[in-house]
Amino acid sequence: MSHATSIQAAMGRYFGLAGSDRRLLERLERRPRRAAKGESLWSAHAVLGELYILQSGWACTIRDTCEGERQVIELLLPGDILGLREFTFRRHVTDAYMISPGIVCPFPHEDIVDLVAASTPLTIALFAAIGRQEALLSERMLVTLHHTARAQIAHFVIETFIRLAKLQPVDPAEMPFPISQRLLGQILGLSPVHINRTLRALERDGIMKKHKAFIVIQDEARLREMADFDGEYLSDQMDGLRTRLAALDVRGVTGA
Amino acid sequence: MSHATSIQAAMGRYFGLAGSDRRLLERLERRPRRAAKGESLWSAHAVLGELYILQSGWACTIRDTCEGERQVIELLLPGDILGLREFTFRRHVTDAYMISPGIVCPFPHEDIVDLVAASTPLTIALFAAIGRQEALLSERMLVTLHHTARAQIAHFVIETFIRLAKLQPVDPAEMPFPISQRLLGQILGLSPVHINRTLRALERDGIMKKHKAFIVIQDEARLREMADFDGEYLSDQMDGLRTRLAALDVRGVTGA
DNA sequence: CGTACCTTTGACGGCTGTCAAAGGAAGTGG
DNA sequence: CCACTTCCTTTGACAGCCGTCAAAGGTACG
Repeated sequence: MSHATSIQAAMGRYFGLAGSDRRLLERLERRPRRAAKGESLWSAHAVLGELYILQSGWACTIRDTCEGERQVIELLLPGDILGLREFTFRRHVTDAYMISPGIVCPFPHEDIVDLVAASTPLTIALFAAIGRQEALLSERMLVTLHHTARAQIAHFVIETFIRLAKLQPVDPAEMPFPISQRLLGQILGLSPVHINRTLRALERDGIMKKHKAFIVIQDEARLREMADFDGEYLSDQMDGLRTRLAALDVRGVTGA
Repeated sequence: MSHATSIQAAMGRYFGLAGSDRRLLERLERRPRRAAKGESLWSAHAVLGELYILQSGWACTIRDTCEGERQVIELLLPGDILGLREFTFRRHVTDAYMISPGIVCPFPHEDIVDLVAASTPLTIALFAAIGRQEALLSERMLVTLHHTARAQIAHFVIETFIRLAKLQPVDPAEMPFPISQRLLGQILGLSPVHINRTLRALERDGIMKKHKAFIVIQDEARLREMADFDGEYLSDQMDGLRTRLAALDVRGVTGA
């Protein structure tokens, strides 16, 4: 959890960023601050104010039903922008809070507009980031609705492993995973009781074991197999648009 | 189904568009063509080529599991852009096809880049459109994972009613709904058998009745109640950003 | 050292899936 | 215009995954 990722590194995943673009992103990170575990970053129905760049720690956005059930919508890892998906809304649709302690950089949500006005490549990178988050959501939907709890857990663990591995070296025998069984249930839409039973079964079968804040993956092959895992939706490749972006650059449309 | 909506009207939902922006959008609609019911617009894993503006008819994007189950990810109505969510991907993540016959306007996906370079307000409108589609997806996830089939159907019908009502006058006693029971199952993640049973029950209780291509809503109040429906996520309001956009305009950053 | 949260396990019930079969409705081709 | 095919709708029987309720032990933190 001590690993920190800047927004530059995260946005640079899709294609190289110009120096001017880097400076624009740096401005969003001017006010880093610590955020405690469980700290709320915003609440549903609140008028939009600041969004946050997550530099370290894990966070999530959630929705509650009126019967008191809670569903995690997205899991944010270091380098992600918290609230990007709803910056065009007047009021927040979700709640957001820190899963583990970390560092966040708040910035006014309207600053995204300036960023869009200032740099086309950066804007495309924002679209890419939103698109990836949305792909995660689609995939989760597919899995939660059509696979058993065992497959869902397997899928989520592999997906998270791959996302993490893009940020830092990760050992399958000790993968960071600061997620309680209750929270895992809220991510997958399962009861904590059933999560527990399924985790015990996975452990008995020698496939994986969850500890307090990390997971030991013992049999990655079987884990992938039972998750029916195809990671194409996690790809950062973006060849097609790079050509068009380069063309803009030549015409001097984007910032120098 | 004969009702057509231009992309201009759809994008203009969020705030007024300048004449220059309207012209940019018009260029995307230069090549309207008929699309048959069931026609495929793209397939998963295919390299991205053209995206489509949906002018009339209903369409959807789907994902298949390797066990042959099919999940609808998003339902597109006239005025929506098909593929906007994945224009930054190298390959398609979903399949897309027409639910009912309609008119689509294909355009190269790279043109979005030019559009972003040309107009900040238009780009913000694109973010707004993506954000709304994503809110639909989050809400669907919440409902499918935490409510019974009866509530899920009620929720989807009301949501679709509200979306339609933004495009054309809709009579609750004869709401267009060209969706088979099988497809409804693929939208909600339920088996067609169970969809059928639940629809019959809703009909017996005098709440709503689905016909071939339309729905009769008999008791909207009870339908809303059992759906636990809160439509805030469907709001098009965007006050906060309009101020910032106006500021850009004064400084002459956006096109005249 | 106590309080709060997390984990674990058992018993029981129910919503929903699967399998199977039959009756419509719609479109196709002769 | 009629046979044929195909897809959609409908219903019954049965099974199973998972939720709820309840209770106890463990662990962290103040």
